[in-house]
Amino acid sequence: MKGHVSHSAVRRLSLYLRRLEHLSAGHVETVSSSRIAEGTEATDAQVRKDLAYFGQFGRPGIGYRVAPLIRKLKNILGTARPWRVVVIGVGGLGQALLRYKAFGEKGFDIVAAFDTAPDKIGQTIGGVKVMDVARLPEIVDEQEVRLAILTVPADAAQPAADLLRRSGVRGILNFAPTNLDLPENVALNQVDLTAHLERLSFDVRHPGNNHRRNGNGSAAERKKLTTDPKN
Amino acid sequence: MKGHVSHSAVRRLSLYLRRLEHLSAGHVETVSSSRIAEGTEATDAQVRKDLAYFGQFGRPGIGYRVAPLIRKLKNILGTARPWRVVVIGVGGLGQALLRYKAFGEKGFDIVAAFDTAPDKIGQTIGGVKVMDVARLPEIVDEQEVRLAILTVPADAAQPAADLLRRSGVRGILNFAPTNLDLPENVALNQVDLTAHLERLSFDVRHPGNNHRRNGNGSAAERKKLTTDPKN
DNA sequence: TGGTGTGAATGTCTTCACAGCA
DNA sequence: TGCTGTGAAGACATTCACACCA
Repeated sequence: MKGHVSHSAVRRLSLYLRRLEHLSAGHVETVSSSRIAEGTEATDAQVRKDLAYFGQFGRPGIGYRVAPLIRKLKNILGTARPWRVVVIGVGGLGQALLRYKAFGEKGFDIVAAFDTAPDKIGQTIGGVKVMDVARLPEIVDEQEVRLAILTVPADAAQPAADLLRRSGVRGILNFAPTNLDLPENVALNQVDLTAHLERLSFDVRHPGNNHRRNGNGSAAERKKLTTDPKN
Repeated sequence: MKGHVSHSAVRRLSLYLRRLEHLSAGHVETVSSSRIAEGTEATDAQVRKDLAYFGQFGRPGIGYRVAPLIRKLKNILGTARPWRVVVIGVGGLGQALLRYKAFGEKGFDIVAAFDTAPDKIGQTIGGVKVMDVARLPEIVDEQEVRLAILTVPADAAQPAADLLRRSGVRGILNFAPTNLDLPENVALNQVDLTAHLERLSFDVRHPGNNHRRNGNGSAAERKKLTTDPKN
């Protein structure tokens, strides 16, 4: 790994991993870059570039061995060993995420949830205990929690983030529609659901602006995408 | 509007809008580009470029008038008039989104939800009726629904998407971790929660790779961000 | 022949810097 | 003086095309 990985390159790695796991389930042993690219927004060249950036995983004339590449991608993404994760804010969204099975399978174990509402504290949702937020530092410390999912209302987000940082959490996935102010040593990833809907709205209203690479297997798809007559 | 709007530029417009609404609530009448940029990942120049792309909204020496700019941004994003939206799949995530208040405030009215499970059909969640998915075409047609939120399991996503398209839906926000195959005239926006966690994991493991622009108001923040010694 | 890894070319986005208006 | 709008420069990302390996 040399210089610097682009933001979107990392997202593509996740997609490659998902694709490879799918292929692996179909007992495929070896794949080419173009086979990985299928069902992904990427091109074959891009797959090769992204992978080659982290090492030489492929063999010319053969392709990539699926199982080792899956392991390598997990190492790169940091999910080869499971993370312990907490959820702060057990409203609708928080509860949904507590029940969301896919996290565990992908290497993210939710070990506890926190809220301030007395009627929520003490409940068990999706197999996870809801505790008073006062106990957060203790739990984070004891269980070596390093990631947090923040699903509190917007005005509670910054204080919650501060508490998480002080407790030793190293990364926060924030669903509150607020910009958090955090030191550089705490990673932050923002998920703004209304912004996603707004983008969808925009795309529906501006059809010429579509960038979608096609998702199915058909090889030769080279339609013109840059459109929009001026004015 | 001339050529083409970048993917991330649209996301920034959402952030500007959020920021402007925040300022508007504080009875601010006029703002400069750098004031909009505060609490955003953007620079002042980028704010100006993004806005100027859609027209001349600002006045030199003065700045932008908040209220008209909010209206203009809503027009651009397409949320000046509310959209009617349906939710397909009333599992944990679907239920959470049905209860999520912010959608309505942002111009997205959820008018119905659909599922196949008999025990869910007939319920009312967050004020929204859950119906049999068989009634989807009828409801979409009657209520002129144009957007859909897809929160079904991965293997049910493609059939559901096909049904939505046939029913006349023009945009789909997909939470299932699958690539959907849709014609170009249906907009698609993918939200992959595990991919977001994977990126967070990556960022925690590769601290030098951080791109975050800072979120607070302090003006002079020009730290070195491009790091990583080679090899 | 089939496929990787990679420099070079191209394309896209962001930042700079400044003319010009209030 | 304060601030926008914008060409030009620069940084960054993607695609091309081909040497080379199995």
